[in-house]
Order: sequence, then structure tokens, then C-alpha cells
Amino acid sequence: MKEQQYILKKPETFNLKDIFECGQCFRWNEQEDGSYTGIWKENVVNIKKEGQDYVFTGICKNGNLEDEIHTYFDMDRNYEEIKEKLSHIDNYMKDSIQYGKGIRILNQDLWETIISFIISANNNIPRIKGIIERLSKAYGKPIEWNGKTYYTFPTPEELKNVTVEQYRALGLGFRDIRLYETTKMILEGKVNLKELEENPNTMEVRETLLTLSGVGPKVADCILLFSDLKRLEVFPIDVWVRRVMNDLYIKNEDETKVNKKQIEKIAKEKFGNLAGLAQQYLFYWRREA
DNA sequence: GTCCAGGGAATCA
DNA sequence: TGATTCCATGGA
Repeated sequence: MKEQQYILKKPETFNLKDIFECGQCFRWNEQEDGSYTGIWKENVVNIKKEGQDYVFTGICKNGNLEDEIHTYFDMDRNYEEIKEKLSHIDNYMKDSIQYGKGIRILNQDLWETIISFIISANNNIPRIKGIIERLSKAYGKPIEWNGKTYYTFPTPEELKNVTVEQYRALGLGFRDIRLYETTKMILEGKVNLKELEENPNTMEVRETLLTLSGVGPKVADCILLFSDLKRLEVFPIDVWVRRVMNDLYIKNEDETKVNKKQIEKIAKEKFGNLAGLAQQYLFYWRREA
């Protein structure tokens, strides 16, 4: 495969750290020079900031690099407009957006996002990344680039004969059976990912996702928000979001006892159909700062 | 040794 | 419906 290069000139909303460290993805890693290298589909790419431009260098198996980047980085969406709207809600939103102003929500592969967020349950980001890396190395396809070997995220077919014990050996812990069962359900057609992609009804898609093993409300919402399903109105609630929502708007003495429905209600009232974006700014802001 | 992590499922009231 | 408890693993 031939190396390609693409230069993104002076993007308004685009910051490598904000995009890759805000918790939406697990396969991008910072390099010694401050650039980031990652893999999606069968693309291996390094992104380096040069002045106000971003230089993308890498290999792209199908199609051309520019199109792949355009889709993956959600370049058709006007984030300036979204941030402007959310900033007017209150000063908390204004501060959190200022902190994560370079965030873009990636259009990640649905299957990969489902498995990645099943793995994320009661887990921490460094370990999630490690598990996904080992899973890809064990069952994905190798891609050589720039003297290193990268591995694609394994397809359902590539995980077809993997046993629960083999998952456990990768360090998946109690999530081994969930991965096994969900892969089986998708291979058997009990859940059809193509149909999900084509269904505009978010609540219907959510209900279907919830039938998958290891997918509860929070994981389903992350899938809806971070995959190419791209439903910006959902509001995933994890320990960090519950924490920040309680600190800002609810002020309960014991944050662990805050009712989830109360959080959802406030999120819908304040953020409306942009709740997912608001959630992401708040999550990143609270977790990093 | 203890606590915690981008929670979910099983169980019980 | 709502609350409790258990579930591996690794780092702080």
C-alpha cells in the first residue's frame, strides 16, 4: 500500500488532544513529538500539527485518505455553531466548552464501538486501551507502516471461534462472556447492524442495542453517540458525569445516591437535542481538570 | 490492604 | 420500578 498525505488547513474546531483524550476512542496514541498515531477501519494514520495546519500521513486501503478523514472526523458538522448555542446555556457550559473547544465527535465503526464500550464497563481508560490492543493483535489483520505493525479491529467473523477462555486470557475479566454472547448474537443475525444504521428512530435503535449482552443504558448511549449512528441527543451517564452534574446542578450530599432520571431530566431541559455534546464537554472538563 | 474505574445482570422487595 | 450485590483486573 502506498503512503498518502493530506493537509487540513487551519480548521476552526480541531485539537488532537481534545479529540483523542476526551474518552470517545481508544486506539489513538500520542507520539514523542506530540503527534498522534491511530488506526480505524484499515487506515493507519499519523497526525501532526504544523503551525495552524494538520498534516495527516498514512496508509489507506480503500478509497482515498481525504474522504476517509472527512467522514471519520465528522467534518460536515458545524461545531462552531453547536458550541455557540451551548455556551449561552450557562457559565458552566461556557467554561467546559472553552476547556474542550477542539473536540470533534468521531464517526467510529458501529461494531467496534459496541465491543469497545462493552469492554469499558466498570473499567478505566488505560486498561480498556490495553485490552482492545491485545484483542486486535490476537485476532485482527496486521498492517505494516513506517517500520511498525498495526492491527485492525477484529470483525465479527474474525471472532467467530474465539472462546470465553481465550477472552479471559486477554485480561477481559468478567466481560469475557458478554463479548462472546454479543458477537454470537450479531453473527447469528439476532441483531442486524445494517438495519440499525438505517433506522432513524433513536429510541428503537437504543432498545435493540439494549438486547445485546453487556449493553446497558450507559453503554447503549455511548454507542449511539460515539459510533457513526451519531445521535447527539443521548446523554450517557457514568460516574464522572453523575459527579459533575451533581456538583453543578443538583448538589446532593451523596453523589452516588443521585437519581439517574433526575440527571436525564435536567440534561434534556438544559441541553435538548445537543445533550450528547454537552455531556462530552462536561465529562472531559471534569475528568481532566 | 483498600479503593476505584466511561456498568451490567441477577436477585429480591 | 428501585435498591443491592457481585463480577476480574490493574494501578494508585
